[in-house]
Amino acid sequence: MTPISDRKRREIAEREETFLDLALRIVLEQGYVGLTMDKLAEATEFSKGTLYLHFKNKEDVICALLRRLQMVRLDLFQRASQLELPPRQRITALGLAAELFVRLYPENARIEPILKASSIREKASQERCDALDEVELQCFAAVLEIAQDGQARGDLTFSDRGSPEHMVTGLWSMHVGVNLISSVGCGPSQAGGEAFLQDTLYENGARLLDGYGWRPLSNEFDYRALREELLRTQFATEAKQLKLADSSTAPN
Amino acid sequence: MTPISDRKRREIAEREETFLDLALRIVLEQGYVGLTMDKLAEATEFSKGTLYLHFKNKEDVICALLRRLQMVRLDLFQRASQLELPPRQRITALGLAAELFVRLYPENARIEPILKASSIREKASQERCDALDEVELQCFAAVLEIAQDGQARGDLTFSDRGSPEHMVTGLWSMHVGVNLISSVGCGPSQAGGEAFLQDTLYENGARLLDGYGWRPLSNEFDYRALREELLRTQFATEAKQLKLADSSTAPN
DNA sequence: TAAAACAGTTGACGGATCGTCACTTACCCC
DNA sequence: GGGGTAAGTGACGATCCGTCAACTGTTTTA
Repeated sequence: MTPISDRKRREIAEREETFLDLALRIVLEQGYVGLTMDKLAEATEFSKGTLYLHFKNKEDVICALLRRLQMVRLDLFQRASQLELPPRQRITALGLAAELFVRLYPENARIEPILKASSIREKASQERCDALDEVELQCFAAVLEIAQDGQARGDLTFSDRGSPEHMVTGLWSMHVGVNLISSVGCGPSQAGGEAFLQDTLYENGARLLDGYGWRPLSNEFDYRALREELLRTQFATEAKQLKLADSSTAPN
Repeated sequence: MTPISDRKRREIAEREETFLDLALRIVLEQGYVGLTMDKLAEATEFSKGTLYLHFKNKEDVICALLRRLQMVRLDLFQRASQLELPPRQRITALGLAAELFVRLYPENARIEPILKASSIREKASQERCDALDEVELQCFAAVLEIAQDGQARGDLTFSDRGSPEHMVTGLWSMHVGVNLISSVGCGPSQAGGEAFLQDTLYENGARLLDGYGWRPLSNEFDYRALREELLRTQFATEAKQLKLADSSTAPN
C-alpha cells in the first residue's frame, strides 16, 4: 500500500526475471542436472529461503523457465499466422517460424522434452502448469485456426475422414517428436544430425498437408521460394541472428 | 569353471531379470521418481551392494528396463514386416503393430520419453546405451526396409524431393511425438484423450504416406478392413489380450 | 581335516541435494 | 527512538545415491 512497499513489490517481481535468467544460464552451461537450488541461490546473491519465496520448488523453476521460452515461440507463431497469405502458404510460414524458434533457442528444445517427460508437472505448482499450458494452447490454436481457415475457403476438405484437429495434431506431434529425437542426440534417424531432422520436418510437414489434399499442393506452388522471401522480409531479424545468408543456406 | 560356480553364474544372470521385473513394478506403482535403489534392493531381498554389481547406477536400471520393453516391440515389428503383403499394406500392418505395442505396454510409453529426455544416457553405462540403440535401430530398419521395398516395386517414387529415410523419419517422429504427448497427459491435443491420439496417429500416418504418393493410396484400398483382418489373424493373441472385440472396437 | 584363498554379499557411511523454519535484519510509521 | 511488520537468512533434518571395508559361505590346498 505504501509507496515504498510498492517499489519493493516491483523489485521483487523484476527479480524473478533475473532469477530465471540465471537459471537458464546454469542449465545451458551445466545441463538440467547441473541446476541446483543452492547453486541458483548463490548465483542470484540471495539466499535459498528467498528463492523459495518465488518458486514452490525446483520443478517450479523449470516450469517458469519453459513458459518464458514458449512466450517467444507464441510471438513468432502469431506473427506468422497474421501474415496476409492464403492458408496453406500461411501455415508454411508458421512452420518456418517453428523452425526458426528451434534454431534460435535450442535450449528450449532441450528443456521442453525434459519437462514434458519426467514428472515435473506432478511437483510444480498448479499455477505454473496452467500458465504453461495456456501458452502452448495458444500456439496450438494459432495453427488450428489456419487449418480451419483453409477448410472454410474450400482449399481443404475432410469428407468423412479426419478433421482440422486431427491434421494439426499430426503436425504438432511430428514437431514434438523431432524435437525429442533431436535432443537425445543419438539413436536412429539421428544419423544425419540436427539439420537433417529439421529438413525432414519441413518435408514431412508438406507431405502430410499434401496427403490431406490441402491446395495448393507442394508441387503446385513454390513453397521454397516463399520461404526464402519470408526469410528476407518478415523474419529478416531472426534470419540475421542465425546468420542465414538471404537465400543460400536453406536446408537441402 | 567348476559345476557349482556355473550354477551360481546362471543364478546371477537370471537374477537380473527378476530385478527388472521388480523395478518395473515399482515404476508402475510409484512412478519414475518412486524408484529408489534402496527400495529396489529391499524388494529384491538383496542388498544394495549386490544391486550395484548388476547395474552401474540407477540410470542403468532404467536403460535395461527400457531395452527389455523395446525387444518386445521389435518382435511385433518383425512379425509385421515379414507378412506376405504388398509394401504399403505391410507398413500399415507395422503401424498396427506399433499401436498394439503402445496399448499392450503403456508403461513403455511412459518410460521411453523419460529416458530419452532427461540426462539418463549421460550416466548409464555405454554398454546399456549401445544395447538399447541397437534394438531401436533394428525397429527403425524394419520400417525403412519396407519403404525401400515399395520404392523398388515402383509403388513409391521420390523424384528429387525426399527419400525413404525422410519418410520413415517422419513416421517415426510422429510416433515418438504422440507417445510423448500421450505420456504428459495434458496440454493441447490431449483433449480427446489417448484413444484420440492413437486414432490421430493412424490417420496421419496414412495421410503422410498418401502425401508421398505411395500406392495404393488410402482411398484406393480398404486399409481399415485390412486392420480388422490382421487383428483377427496375425495379431489375434494381442487383440485378445487387449480384449478388442474382433471387428467392433476399432478406433473411430 | 584344518587352514588358506576366493567369490559373493552386506549395510553403514560420506556426500549431495532438497525444502523448511526459527531466527535475524531492514524498513516503515507513529 | 521504539515497536511492528515484511523480507531475508542459512543451519538443519530428511532423502537418496553410490562406495567400500568387513563379513560369510564355499572351494581349494596342504
